Amino acid sequence: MRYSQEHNEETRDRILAVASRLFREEGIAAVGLAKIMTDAGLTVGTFYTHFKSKEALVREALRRSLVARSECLKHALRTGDLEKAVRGYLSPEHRDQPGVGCPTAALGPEVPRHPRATRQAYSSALDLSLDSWAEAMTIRTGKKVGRAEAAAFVGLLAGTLQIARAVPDHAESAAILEAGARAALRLARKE
Amino acid sequence: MRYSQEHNEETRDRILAVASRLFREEGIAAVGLAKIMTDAGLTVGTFYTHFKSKEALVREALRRSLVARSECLKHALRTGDLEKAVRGYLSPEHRDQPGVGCPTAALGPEVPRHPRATRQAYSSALDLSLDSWAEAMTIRTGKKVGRAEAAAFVGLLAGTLQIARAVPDHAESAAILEAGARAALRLARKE
DNA sequence: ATTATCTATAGATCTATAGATAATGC
DNA sequence: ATTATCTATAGATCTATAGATAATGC
Repeated sequence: MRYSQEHNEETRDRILAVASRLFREEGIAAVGLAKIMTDAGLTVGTFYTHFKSKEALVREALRRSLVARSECLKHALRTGDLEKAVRGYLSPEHRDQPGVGCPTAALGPEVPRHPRATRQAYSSALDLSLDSWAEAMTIRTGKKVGRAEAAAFVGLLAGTLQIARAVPDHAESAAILEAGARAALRLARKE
Repeated sequence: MRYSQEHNEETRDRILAVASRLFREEGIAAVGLAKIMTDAGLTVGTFYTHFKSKEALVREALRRSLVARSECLKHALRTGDLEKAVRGYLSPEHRDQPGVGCPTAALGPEVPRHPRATRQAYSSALDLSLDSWAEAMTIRTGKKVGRAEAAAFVGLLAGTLQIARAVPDHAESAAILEAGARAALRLARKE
């Protein structure tokens, strides 16, 4: 059947939204197209009308979730300060909601296993967040903070969140989040 | 056929060695038993003589690779100092050899998607490294450093390595490793 | 006339099991 | 007699494609 361009864009968008959530929840390799399409209210055969391949979907879903997170971060930094953003990142809520959380924390090790185009998309979309963190850190420390330094800062946040997610003991997990926040704020402190 | 107990232990050990490398290189979900068994010089049918399920293999392989890494870390701390251990962790060699590297950097986000027994095995084997880092940090800073604080430290190392692996640009990747090492050493400094 | 969707399917792969085989531990 | 290994296969799933259908954009 024929549909309006608007309908088609909405469908594509719905597939992307479902995929970006499922990938973060279950991992890219572990999620099949059938599950994504079913969750989007379609059958698997329709997938290739909207995307060239699963890899093309991965690339777009990564980009989409990274952009969304950078908007979220910008909002947190606009309405609060760096400490608030750090506490939000290393919160029990973020730990328990990987599907709408940071793509690096959910998929970090999977990215390098994908083709260069996917890594490129990841890297350039991550830069949006890195630049926001770098700016907030520059303001806070009074010294110019660059992208690489911001990447290490995000590395601390994402790596700590991963460990807090992996550790089964509740008290330990909470202590790790707290220690991560203290470490992050120490890195963002005036020397 | 019947084999000696020694032969059987060697076979099981070979399967574990192959699996712990492949899991780190390609991800747990992406590696099939057939590939593991072929690499170990066996056919897939033999797998279930040695392990109850793929999940049992995952649990053991995680434990094995975490123990090996903690031994590696202990050696680095015995023959050098914390700075040497940090530089080794955030080195181009470690970045380019995930198959023999840190399991947290290679598999961090996958662990929480596995059953509690697997997360338990991960957590208790990770403690070996956390205790070593905590001890080295205690000595260096002169203040008692606990496991949670060490977990945030490992989070910084693992998260930064993941980003350095994901970023396709060589110079950027190298700069991220360097920034990560500086940040780690700052966290391990006397206040 | 176009085309998004559906059903159906190809061909590969996944985890797990069954049954035959043959070498050797106890 | 035991049992590690092999071959074969079950049944589910994976990505991707083919062809029919039917609603509607241009």
